[in-house]
Amino acid sequence: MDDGARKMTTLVETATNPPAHEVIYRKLRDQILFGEIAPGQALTIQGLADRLNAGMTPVREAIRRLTAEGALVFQGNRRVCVPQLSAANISEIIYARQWLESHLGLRATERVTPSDLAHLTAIDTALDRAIVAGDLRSYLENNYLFHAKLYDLADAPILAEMAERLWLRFGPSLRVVIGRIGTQNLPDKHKDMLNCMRTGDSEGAARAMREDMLQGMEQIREMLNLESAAH
Amino acid sequence: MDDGARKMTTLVETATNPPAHEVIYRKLRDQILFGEIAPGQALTIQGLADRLNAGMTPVREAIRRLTAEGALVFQGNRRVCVPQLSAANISEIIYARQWLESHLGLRATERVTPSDLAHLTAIDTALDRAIVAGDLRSYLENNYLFHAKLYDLADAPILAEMAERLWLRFGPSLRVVIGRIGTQNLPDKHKDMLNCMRTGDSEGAARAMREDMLQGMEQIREMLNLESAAH
DNA sequence: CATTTCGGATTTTGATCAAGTTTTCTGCCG
DNA sequence: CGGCAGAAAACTTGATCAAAATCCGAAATG
Repeated sequence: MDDGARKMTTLVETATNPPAHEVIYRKLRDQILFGEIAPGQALTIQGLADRLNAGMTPVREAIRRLTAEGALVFQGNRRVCVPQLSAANISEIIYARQWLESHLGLRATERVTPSDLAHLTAIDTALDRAIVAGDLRSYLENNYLFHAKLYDLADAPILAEMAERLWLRFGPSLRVVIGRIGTQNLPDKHKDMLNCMRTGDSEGAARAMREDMLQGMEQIREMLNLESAAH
Repeated sequence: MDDGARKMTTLVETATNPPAHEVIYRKLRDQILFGEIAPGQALTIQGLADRLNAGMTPVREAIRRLTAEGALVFQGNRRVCVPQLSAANISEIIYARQWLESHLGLRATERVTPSDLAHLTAIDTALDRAIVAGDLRSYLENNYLFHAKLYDLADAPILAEMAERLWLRFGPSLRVVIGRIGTQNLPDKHKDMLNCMRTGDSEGAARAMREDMLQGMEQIREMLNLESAAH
């Protein structure tokens, strides 16, 4: 009887479906990924529990996941913080992303459907709007979404996870970089990328991904050099 | 009051210095890495808490870390298990390890000290003893230790962490493979590796690492093919 | 006399446990 | 075959205990 109501999970109140530790994890992850938590800023479990209006057990579990992912590090004493990148770290990330991005881009191009292409194009359009509007947060989000969608299309879950994890490492620094130089004159190889995908040029797509990555990472590296020079 | 009973740190087991969740994490990690928990076998939080004589809060945290690392996966219902590798997964891991192992091997060779070389040689000797003795567990442990030590020497923490995480993925399968074909006629490029490191031939060391990895991974792939053929 | 350093007390934080609540699976009965 | 009831597991909260860090004052030294 009443077939329509099989599973009324939808309506207003049942936000209880995802467990609290999962919600907290996602919230913290986003805040780290998009640079809302400054690198080096000390965080305590209880402080986060208060700030997020949550018990401290779910916060503990979220912290365990994030430290396991390298998004947070223990700070010797009783605090965690998002790590600050060193020049050596940047080189490591560039080396890894060189292989990951190009391979994932190539595989994604081999598998992309017209529907996926429309989705990617929509993300890129939103990204352009964010640039002209100078909307930093929206730029960062859509830039991430573009790459994450590509990883997903590549149908290589282990490599995709490795690539996503690296975003957690340089994401915070990306925010600082873009925050300084503004959203204007940003490199954007996404148009090349999309063109290659439309024509099935998987080699070209791989090259575009690699170049897009390199430009972004080099900007981070330059900022780091300036900072260390400023002493 | 009752000063006499100040602090009996003595009792048999409680070296309470490392927190319980850390101890449990390491124990589970080792059991997974060396294949003592069969892939696919369902695990529950309470079941583990009973089995390890621990409260369930520390077990929860250990599980969060391990799932974040890909060593465990949610199994839809409320169970976790060690994931079973697919043929596609093997190819992904091979692709990633190809550039990770060679790069780390190269960097390790550039930085190795005589003391490190002695340590590596000792590990390899223990590994040989394990082979002739047919000691499966010891073989797996020393094989892992050899590579982990190399990662450490490479002084590239992010890449090393990526490489170590991959071990958690194929480690369980490695146990199954070696368990079947025995510890005899195992490939061992470690001798080549050590020779290259002694002479400072970093390119050769990188090549040896890559070949050692490839031989091991191909054995896993073959076993997987046989199993799927057996249907 | 000012400054620093050392030791102890206070306070904050983390770790673990036990109980209550909610969700989900399973087996049974219509 | 589908829904209902019981049970088991997970999730969350609050409390308790232990350990670390901070704070403060006194004493010593320049």
